[in-house]
Amino acid sequence: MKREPDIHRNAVGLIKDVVKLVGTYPRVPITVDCVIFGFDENQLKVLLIRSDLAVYEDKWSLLGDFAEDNEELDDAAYRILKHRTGMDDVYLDQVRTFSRPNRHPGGRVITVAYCSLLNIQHHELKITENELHWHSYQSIKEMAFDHKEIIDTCYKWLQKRIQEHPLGFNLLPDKFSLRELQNLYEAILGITLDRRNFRKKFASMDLLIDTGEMEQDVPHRPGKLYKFNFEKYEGSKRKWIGIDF
Amino acid sequence: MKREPDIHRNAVGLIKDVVKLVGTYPRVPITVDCVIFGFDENQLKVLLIRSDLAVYEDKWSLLGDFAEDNEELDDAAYRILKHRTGMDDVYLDQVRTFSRPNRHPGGRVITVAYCSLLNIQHHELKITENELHWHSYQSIKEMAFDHKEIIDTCYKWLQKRIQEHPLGFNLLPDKFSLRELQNLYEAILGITLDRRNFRKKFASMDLLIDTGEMEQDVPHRPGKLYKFNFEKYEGSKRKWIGIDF
DNA sequence: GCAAAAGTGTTGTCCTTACACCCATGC
DNA sequence: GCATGGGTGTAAGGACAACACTTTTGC
Repeated sequence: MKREPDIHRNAVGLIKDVVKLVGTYPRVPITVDCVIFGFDENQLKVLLIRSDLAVYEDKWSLLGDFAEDNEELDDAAYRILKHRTGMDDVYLDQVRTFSRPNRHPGGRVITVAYCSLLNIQHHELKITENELHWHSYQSIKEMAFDHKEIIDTCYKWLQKRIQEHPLGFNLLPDKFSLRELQNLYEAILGITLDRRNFRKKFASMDLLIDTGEMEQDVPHRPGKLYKFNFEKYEGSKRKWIGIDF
Repeated sequence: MKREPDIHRNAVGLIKDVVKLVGTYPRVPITVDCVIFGFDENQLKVLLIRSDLAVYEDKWSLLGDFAEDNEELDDAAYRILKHRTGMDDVYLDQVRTFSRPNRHPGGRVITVAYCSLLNIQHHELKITENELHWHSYQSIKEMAFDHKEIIDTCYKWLQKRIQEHPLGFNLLPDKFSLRELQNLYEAILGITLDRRNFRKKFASMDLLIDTGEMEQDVPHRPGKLYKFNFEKYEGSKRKWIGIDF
C-alpha cells in the first residue's frame, strides 16, 4: 500500500488507524448480477428482465442489484434469487468480476457475476415486474450493459463445469429419464452423444437411483425415472489427476 | 433494481438519470491482491511482504493495493506486479472475489484475487520495501486478513489449471530439462509421477522444442534442454469433451 | 401395425499404468 | 569406478467410440 501522509504510523512505521486508512481508498459501487439458467423444451434458458434504464430501452438485462453495506456478495446473490424466483435452495456459484470502467453508463460500477441453475418446473415466475421471462440462450443477441459478455462467460463456465461436476441435475426435475439427462448435456455442450455410451457412462458411475417409476403419458415406450444420488457422490468425489492440454 | 423515490423516471417508467441512480448505490473500497507463485529449489513459492498494519504486526500479507478510480482490475493487478517485481510480461489471471464483511479490520473492503506465475530467475527482487520475500507455499501458516484463504484458493485453482493448460512453463526458465518440468508438476500437484510415463506424455503432445543444448554443471549425466512451443499450442487448443465426476 | 423412443453388448482403438536396464557425466 | 540422474520400450488393463437390433408403449 502507498504511504498516505495523513495516516498515522507508530514507532516502527506501522499503520495504527486502519479505519482511517480504509477511508482514504476510492470507493466503488458494487453490483451482483445473476445468470440464472433453466432447461425447458430441450433448450438452455436464461432468466432476464427488461432493463429499467431509458438508455437501454427495449434491451434485456440480467437480474442484478447493488450490494448492501456489509452484505457478503454470495448473500446478495441469494437475496436476488429469492426476491425474483421465490426460491432459496438454488445452486449458485461465483463466476467472475467485471470491472471495465465504462461498462455502466451511470459511471463506474463493478459487478460480480454469479451463475445459478434452477429447475423451471419447480417455481412459478412472478411476472409482475419488468417482464421477467425465460429466453433461449441461443436466441440472446444484444443486451444492456456488458451483460452479453457476462452471459457468455457463464455459459462457457457451465459447459466446463457440467462435465466435471454433477450440476446438471439442478436443472432437471427430481425424477428424470436418461433421455432428459442426455438432452440436457447435448443442449449445453452443443454436441450429440451416442445414447448407448451415454447410458453406459452413467451406469458405470453408479450415481443414479432407479425410482421404480416410469414416464407417464409419452407417445412411445416410457423410460425409467431416476434420481441423482447426492449422498453417495458427496462421499466419493473423484480426485482427478491427468495432464491434458 | 429497487425504485428509489428521488430517481426521475420518464413517461414509461424508465430511469433517465443513470448517473444519479448510480450515486444512490452504496460504495465500497476495492482492492486487488496478487498471489504471485514462483518455483525454486523444487518448491512452489509465494511472494509476500510484511503487513504494514499494526494489528497484523509480524504477519505476512499478499501484494495488494486499492483499485484507482476508473482502473480496470486487471490493470490494477498488472500495476501491482510491475511495481513490485519490475516485470510486465507476467502470466496473470483473475481467480475470485472475496467479500466477507469483516475480512478487513479497517471496515468493509472487497478484494479481487489474482493469480500470477513468474520465473524467479528472471527478475531481481527489490527487497527495499516491507521485506518482500519468497516463501515456500507449504510453510505458510497464519497470515494477515483472509490472505491464507486467498492463497489456498489460488493454489487449488493452480493445481487444476496446470493440468489443463500449459501454465507451468511460466514458472520455469525459457529452457528447461524434463526433470525440472516433472519436479514442477510433482511439487504443485503434491504427487510423484512416473518418469518414463511423464516423458512419454510430453513427447506425444509434441509441444516441446529440443533446443539442442544440454544442462551444464550438473553432477550427473546432463539432460536436454527444451522450450515450450507456444505458437503450436495456440493453434491447436484442445476442445475437451468428457463427462467425468 | 406403425411410429417413436427405450433398452441393450461387442469390438477395436487409444490412453494410462506399471515396471527394469543401460548410458553419460562429475568426482 | 562409483554415484547420480538421463534416457528408453513393452505389456496389460481400462476407458472410450463406433455400431444395430429388439422391445414397449400410444395411437
